[in-house]
Amino acid sequence: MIPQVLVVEDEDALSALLQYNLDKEGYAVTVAGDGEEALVLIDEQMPDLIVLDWMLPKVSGVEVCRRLRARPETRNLPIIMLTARGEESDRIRGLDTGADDYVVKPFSMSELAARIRAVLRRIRPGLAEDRLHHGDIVVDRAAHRVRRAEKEIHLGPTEFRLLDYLMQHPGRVFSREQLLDAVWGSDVYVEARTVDVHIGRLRKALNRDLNADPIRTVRSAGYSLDVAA
Amino acid sequence: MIPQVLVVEDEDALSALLQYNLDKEGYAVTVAGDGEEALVLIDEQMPDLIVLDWMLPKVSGVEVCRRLRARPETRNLPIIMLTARGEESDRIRGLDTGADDYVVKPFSMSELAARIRAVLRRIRPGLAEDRLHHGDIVVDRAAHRVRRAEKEIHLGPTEFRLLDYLMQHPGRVFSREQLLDAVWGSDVYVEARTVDVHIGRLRKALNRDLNADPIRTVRSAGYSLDVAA
DNA sequence: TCGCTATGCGACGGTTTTGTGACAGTTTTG
DNA sequence: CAAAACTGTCACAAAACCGTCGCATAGCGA
Repeated sequence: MIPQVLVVEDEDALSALLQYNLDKEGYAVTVAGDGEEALVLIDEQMPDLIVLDWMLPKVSGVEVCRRLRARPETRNLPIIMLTARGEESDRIRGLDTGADDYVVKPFSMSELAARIRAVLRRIRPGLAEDRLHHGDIVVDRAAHRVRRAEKEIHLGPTEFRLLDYLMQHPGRVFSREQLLDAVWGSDVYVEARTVDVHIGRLRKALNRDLNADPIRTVRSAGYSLDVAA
Repeated sequence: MIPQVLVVEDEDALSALLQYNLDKEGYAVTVAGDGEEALVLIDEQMPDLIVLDWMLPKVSGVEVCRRLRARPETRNLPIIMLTARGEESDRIRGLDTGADDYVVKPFSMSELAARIRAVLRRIRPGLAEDRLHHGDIVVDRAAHRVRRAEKEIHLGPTEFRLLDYLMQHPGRVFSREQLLDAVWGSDVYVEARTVDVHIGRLRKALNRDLNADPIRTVRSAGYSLDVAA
């Protein structure tokens, strides 16, 4: 699933630039020129993330932000605020009104893209696809199946969720605590070392007749799915 | 590297709360009870950010702030001021004296955390980034990987943290004591010469098949990452 | 150049972290 | 209801890493 991004910006040159670049980044981009239009489009399209200029005609960015936060169905909608340099103190109010992040103009596209990825990851992990690929591993969430190198692999429920989570952020290292939170749930209490055991079981299953281990141990930090795998 | 935060607050209950929560947010927290102590600790530890109460015994928050701004090596040190409601006009003076942001008591932890993240990002983009570049060295914090000249380099936990820290302030010279505080933690006691050994190990790893040493020894002062490298 | 101090570094014993088989209790399946 | 599958914890062994020492060497002022 391609993430829908709504760009709200009144400067035509900038919004065109944003549209072009975010499109290239793989997002489905819609543009609104003022706050009023934005609110309508949000209702119509329910985007996955909003890039919102601080200064806007008709309804200001803060006001849009506030209204969205006031409605339950948009309360968690990720918002990235664009502010001009010199609106420093306003920026604070921006965070208060509930923006998830902000970017100060002028900014580079890669910076904005990074922020967008970060926010999307944070707010909606695994928003995308119901099939995860990485290296020779395929996780089919819908069918609850895992294959490696064309061979079907059977995993227990916990190992499945564990792999699924690691596959959402390939290369990234997670501490045992993070994995417990994400895979077991932040409420249950289990020993941190239990993660080791399940990582071990996952490895055994994945490597049954291969000799390349896709899981990397990072001493005193945690585990990650090896990018190079 | 984990950002070092110095909390200066004379109310024990509050400082304990701050210490606990900021620690959980992933910061290395030190606490000072008054302005005098704060100034000493700042010299010793060179924190990445200071959370400074407005009202303090001995040397007031504003005074601390002013003094820090007067010294070149602390001029850009991010400061977040804590002010009580009713000190509204003081608050203005707080910004005048050079605080980067302020938070009005009572405040929520998440609010403070957001401010801290925001200020750190603004002042020291390097701290929040998950990738540090310098010369031909790349430290990827999320993946916990280090590369030099496109070649993967394996580092033990301590060497990793050490390099990470040096990469945050390229060119700057750190004494062994400063490195111990920043990399090992201000609580553990280890021999100063231990730093030498780890610097040595770091060098060996980084220079495995290069002949340019990116680490500079400054006789009777400490070590630094060579700016030119 | 001499003498002194600071640094480089190999070696080593001790500690911490991780891998893993075993096991007993629980849940799911048939 | 019994068998099968799965779970979390433990204990022990292997592996990785750590901090310190001691000696060789380099730097520097006189």
